[in-house]
Amino acid sequence: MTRPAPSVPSAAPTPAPDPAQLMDRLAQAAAAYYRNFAAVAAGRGLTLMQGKMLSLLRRPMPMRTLADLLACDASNVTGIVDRLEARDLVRREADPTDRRVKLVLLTDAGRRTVEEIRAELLADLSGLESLDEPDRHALLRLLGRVFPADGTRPPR
Amino acid sequence: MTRPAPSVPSAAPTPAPDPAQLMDRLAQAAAAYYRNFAAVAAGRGLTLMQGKMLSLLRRPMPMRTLADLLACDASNVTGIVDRLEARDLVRREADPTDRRVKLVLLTDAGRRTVEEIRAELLADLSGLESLDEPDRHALLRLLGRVFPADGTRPPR
DNA sequence: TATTGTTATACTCTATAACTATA
DNA sequence: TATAGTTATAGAGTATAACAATA
Repeated sequence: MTRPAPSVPSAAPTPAPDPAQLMDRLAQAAAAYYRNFAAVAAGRGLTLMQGKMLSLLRRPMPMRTLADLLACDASNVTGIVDRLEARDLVRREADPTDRRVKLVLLTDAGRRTVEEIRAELLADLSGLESLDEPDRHALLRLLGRVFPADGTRPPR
Repeated sequence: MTRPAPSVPSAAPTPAPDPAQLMDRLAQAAAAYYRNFAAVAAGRGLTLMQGKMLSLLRRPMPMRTLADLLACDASNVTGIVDRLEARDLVRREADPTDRRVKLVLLTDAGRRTVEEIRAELLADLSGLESLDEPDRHALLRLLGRVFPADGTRPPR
């Protein structure tokens, strides 16, 4: 992949990316992702955390698991679920196998909201659809290298 | 860049990533980045927003600019700067060219803190250093595709 | 004894609205 | 008139500590 000599003095003459630069770009990307997410959630009167929690509830989950996934203290989950429950987006249900735990699950309205949020997010990430197959695989592979899959959850 | 055929039956037979899957992976990566960042900041008694603001201050900035970069209302910046100033990590300074604006700048202690945070973050992102040159360029390019550079700041 | 969820508390972040001092 | 920064306010997120119910 030889490149023609730039006819115009190029602003970025092959940046030679070092880890620090890459980290800055990751920070920028992560910020952009959440700015986007927060805006979409706000469009439905939801906070970032409320939107995150809804998006996590693909299946019923103990509150404790939600605390782990949201990386916050268990005591916070009570309030967040309270507010979502007051808006009829989630419900609490007893766990038959362990009477200490309460399962949180989406209501029909909650499921609809999650679908709308996901669709809107996807529309905003139009750059994703423009990637060809090799680029999609490359992105998936590189993200896996930088953020190993099990790094998502602390061991507890 | 041809790849050798896998000699072992691969556990994931080429997932054929669609945009929705990619978005989920991006969400996971962004969450991992901020969990990391928040933990490093917390190790120094700083909140996520305080750490973000410090990291933004590579040069003195008007509070208004900080509000834009942090994607929050200008009224919030007052409090965040107040708390950082109380800990002698930043200072407020008058802008000679416009007496309405106050420039926020790092103190020496603030600069040290930023350097420590960046070093610790880089150490945690060891996956970045393990990338070879082509992979680094690919990651930079793909992030640019998905999150266009000027998407960082609203036009104002 | 350990774990789950809740409550009380204090602090931080957040947007809105109203204010001042500049421009 | 418009903009930069502040203040007051109310709501939401946050960790800590203590508690009841259950394992």
